[in-house]
Amino acid sequence: MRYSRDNMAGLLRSHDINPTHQRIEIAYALFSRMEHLSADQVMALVNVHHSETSKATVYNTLSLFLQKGLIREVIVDPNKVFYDPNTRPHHHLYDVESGHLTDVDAEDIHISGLPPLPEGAALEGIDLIVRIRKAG
Amino acid sequence: MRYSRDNMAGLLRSHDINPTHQRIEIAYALFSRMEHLSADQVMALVNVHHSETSKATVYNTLSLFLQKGLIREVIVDPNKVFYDPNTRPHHHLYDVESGHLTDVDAEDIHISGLPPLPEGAALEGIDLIVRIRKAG
DNA sequence: CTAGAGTTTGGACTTTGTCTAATTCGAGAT
DNA sequence: ATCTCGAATTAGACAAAGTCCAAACTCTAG
Repeated sequence: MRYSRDNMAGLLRSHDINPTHQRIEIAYALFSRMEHLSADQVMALVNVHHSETSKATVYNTLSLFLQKGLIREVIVDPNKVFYDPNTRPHHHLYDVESGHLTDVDAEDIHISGLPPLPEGAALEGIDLIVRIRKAG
Repeated sequence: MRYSRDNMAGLLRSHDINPTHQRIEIAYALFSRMEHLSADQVMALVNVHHSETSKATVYNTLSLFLQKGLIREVIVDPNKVFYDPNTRPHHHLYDVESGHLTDVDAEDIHISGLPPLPEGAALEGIDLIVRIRKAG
């Protein structure tokens, strides 16, 4: 499935999101690249030509997408959150030196021996992060 | 093994850290509690009586401890880093609502099917975070 | 006691993200 | 085509976490 700006309105609607210009641009920035982007990076991409979308809107929109399950949040770097347009179950490979983040499909990975959850707790998700650096 | 302020100097020295007053206090805050603390929390604990240790020193010292392998960094919350005096292999259970962080021993957990590391990469560590919330 | 390396400090600064009140937008009614 | 009104967007002030730096302090060896 390829993503164009034209797809975006439908994608947003299918997630119960009113497709405005700004939201389409932000969705397009993420889905056309299929990369992990920080809020800053999204901001920059959306405003390449002239300033078109405000910081507040970028943050609002990313939170909205997150809440509606359109994207995921990846917390690996102490000073910025990445947003991930891939919502299929997967894990992450993080290069601590370059900051580069790669998906690892969850299909072949199996995790056993997890303890039972505490009484009254619901599982929100399992994040597996493999941190690497250049060998030396 | 119980930790007292008196232990701390030896512990620091054994990690090649010059034991100053501030460093002993900070180490003691972490090791006497054996809890995950943010820089802010360490700051508050160390300065309960009157202000004794500056923000810069707390950050410097935590970075130094980290670099010397005395403590670990836990990145689960988008807006603060936790420092973990437990350096044995273990994973984390994170309550996204309360912010409470619990250790899960790595012994019984087995992860299989990890892909081979990219050419020239060295494994830095594997972080497994089980995110939970109150059921409902 | 003195020198010098190593440590600590306050405070200015940066970055990421939040908040709010005012404005603008746009879909549907007319 | 225009009007209306709730939803969306905006600028900019604010907050929190963390970094940086030059000056001051401390400790130990001589």
